[in-house]
Amino acid sequence: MSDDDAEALGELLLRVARTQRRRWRDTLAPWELSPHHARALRVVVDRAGTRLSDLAEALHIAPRSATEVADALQARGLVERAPDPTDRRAVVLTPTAEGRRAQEEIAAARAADTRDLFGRLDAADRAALARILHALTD
Amino acid sequence: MSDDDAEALGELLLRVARTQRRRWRDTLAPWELSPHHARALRVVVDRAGTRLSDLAEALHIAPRSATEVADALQARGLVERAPDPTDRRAVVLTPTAEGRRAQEEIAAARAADTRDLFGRLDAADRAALARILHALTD
DNA sequence: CCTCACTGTGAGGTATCCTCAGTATCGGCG
DNA sequence: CGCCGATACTGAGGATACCTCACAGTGAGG
Repeated sequence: MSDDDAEALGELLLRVARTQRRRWRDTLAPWELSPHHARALRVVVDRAGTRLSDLAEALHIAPRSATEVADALQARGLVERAPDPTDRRAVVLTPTAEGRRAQEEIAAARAADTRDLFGRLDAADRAALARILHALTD
Repeated sequence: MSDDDAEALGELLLRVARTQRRRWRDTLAPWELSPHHARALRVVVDRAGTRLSDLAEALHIAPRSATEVADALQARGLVERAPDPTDRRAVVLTPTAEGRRAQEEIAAARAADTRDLFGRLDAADRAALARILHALTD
């Protein structure tokens, strides 16, 4: 294998990933959410009663930053803060009805978009892609 | 194709791309350059005499932001500013000897890393991956 | 030579992250 | 029980990396 081959593959992979992220941002546009906030909303909806510290861990950010993410989602009326009944130091996040609805719509939109993108490939190529990418994960 | 299949493929692709970017950052660590600054250095070395406006275009950032990138590279002694002899409004960037050396070393390190990553695949898989990814580019 | 376009940069704003310090609370141990 | 180190969140303030807007200097066509 030449270095050029590897370089081309690397650039191609990053390019497709960039395309995918751009499409994801475009998909999110109607809700005016950043990918990060959308991910946070998903975490909160998936396991209601998430602590701020759990959110920080799930998003791989510092606890202090989870406070800000929660502030943003709360300001948009998507989640609510409530004291944790089992630990008065802690704050738990629960999705509002609107937050839950937004999360459902977003998930559906994303599934449709992803399906649209990968639908260009036939079943054999999809299987090959999955196998090859799997070999590249650390 | 089920939505689940597409979703899994999408996540897998993003995951491998994330791995690649992490490796790239790690590769750059000895030079204490961010990926963005490394890319800027590469632009300046590749075509010496780059204007700030050219740099902005190459990096897809606003002209004002190119000023800051140039400031950073200049502060590290990797590039120099000089007035454009053909247009007194413009400023051209030229790499210093150190900048040129850094760029060469970085390119070699990156090539080695990319080769290492994709070397896990045999020639047939590399060809298949290239073909499939190409089909996914917009 | 006058005007309009273009180049780079200062001023100042936004979005996300961070660390550090402080307050309230928890939980174990003497 | 009462103390004390750990834990949960947040205010204060800083770094980074973008941005827009305004402006001074310069270029170039009518």
